[in-house]
Amino acid sequence: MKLFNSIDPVILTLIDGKLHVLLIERPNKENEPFPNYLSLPGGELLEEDYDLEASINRILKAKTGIEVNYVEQLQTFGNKNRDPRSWTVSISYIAIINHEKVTLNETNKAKWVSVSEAKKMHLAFDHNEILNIAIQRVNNKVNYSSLPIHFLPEEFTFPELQKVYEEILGETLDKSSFRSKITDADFIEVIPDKKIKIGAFRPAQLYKIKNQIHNFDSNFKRKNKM
Amino acid sequence: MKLFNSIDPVILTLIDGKLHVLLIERPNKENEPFPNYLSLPGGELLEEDYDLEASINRILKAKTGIEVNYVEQLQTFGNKNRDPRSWTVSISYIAIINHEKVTLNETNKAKWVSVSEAKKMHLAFDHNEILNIAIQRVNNKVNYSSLPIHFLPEEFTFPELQKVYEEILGETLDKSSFRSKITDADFIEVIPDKKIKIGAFRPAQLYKIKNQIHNFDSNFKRKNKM
DNA sequence: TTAATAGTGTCTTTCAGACACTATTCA
DNA sequence: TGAATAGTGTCTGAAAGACACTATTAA
Repeated sequence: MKLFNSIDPVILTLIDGKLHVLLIERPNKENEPFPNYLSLPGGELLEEDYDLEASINRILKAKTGIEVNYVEQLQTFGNKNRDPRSWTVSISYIAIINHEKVTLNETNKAKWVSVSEAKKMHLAFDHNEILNIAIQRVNNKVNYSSLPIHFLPEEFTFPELQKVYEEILGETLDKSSFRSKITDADFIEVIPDKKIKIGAFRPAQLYKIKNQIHNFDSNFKRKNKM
Repeated sequence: MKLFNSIDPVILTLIDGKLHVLLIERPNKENEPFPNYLSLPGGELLEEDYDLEASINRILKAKTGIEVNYVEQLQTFGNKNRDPRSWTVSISYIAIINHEKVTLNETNKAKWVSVSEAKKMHLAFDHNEILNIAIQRVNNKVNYSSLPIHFLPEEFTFPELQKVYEEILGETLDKSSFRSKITDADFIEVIPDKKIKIGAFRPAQLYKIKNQIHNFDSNFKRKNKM
């Protein structure tokens, strides 16, 4: 059976410390299912794409206008019913982005929606399921990986990094053990002679990414305490 | 662009303590690429499948004749070149099976090949890449999850479980801390009044799976010791 | 000086690894 | 009894958490 494959990225960013997802409004046209529903900003495979990576990068560039900080394949969905027209396959991705860098495309009515709100909405197709699985994956990864750095700008301070972890984990962390854990993991490095001040207080040292991704040997959250 | 999606399961088992993968020999026909090469035993999506899960289950049943112990989606691959005929998409899965339960299909020349040997061969399409990624995932998961139980029969002993972990990790573990870590994780349970003897020694207690999958808060292998 | 935040040092607790010990079977 | 494997108890060292301490800025 030959069929269309769509590529559906879950594009995430942090706005005011809360996770947001990029959604677009579907057109109100004949033969288009889910008119006016919000949906993930999907795209299609093109003959000229070299591979899936090229496809997702092309689509992300079209939707956000810039290179994203981080992309990872999420999961492939497919069934008879997700699109009322036919069997379809959706290859979904997670992308993390700095929303300050993006100017949203007005023509397709793209907008940032907080994840907690988006979960309550009825999105087009099976996009609620895709979003839920994406958020699960992100929550998981925050627990044991350096994924959260990708929500930050290129230069950031230790307190900023810690805040991102705390916001996604939903709990506060001790700054002393946080620092030693991150420092040992060796995925960020000092930007020499550069400090930033936030407010009127002691300025913080700036850091930048050294290694793209690091997986810790143990979790931040210790789940099996009852 | 409409195209064919193949489903390519990496079917794994443990034979004599070593990981093996199920491969089939490709036909020597005109218009069939990679004649006589070994390949993963793939299948196609059918209109009548309810969803991808139904497709992979149907294909696994056809290839192995039995229900598998464990299935998980691996990754979706796709590019211009992986099949010389056209752009194709392959949705790959990892399946874990008890090879004793399987009678291999003679007509398509299916056979178990040890993973170390299979890696040295030139498999059809991009199946070397798929296999490598599957093995990476399994190696990773052994480090922090209960995945290895699925290589064992329904009833197994603690020493057997430990051996599976050790074989895949490639290092020995202390039985005392292994026991407490597994017991705390609470994914296996005692089969009351059932002991098994292996050889002429103290018989071991039999256990069975309690919860399908468990992720530990810390790894077995402590990688960041230098 | 104080307020506010950045960053460090130290004590305690927790957990994994090392390893010695006991238990149960068969010959 | 000894050989072989199953299973437990105890000590130790490393890492995480708690928390008090110092450092640096602006007003």
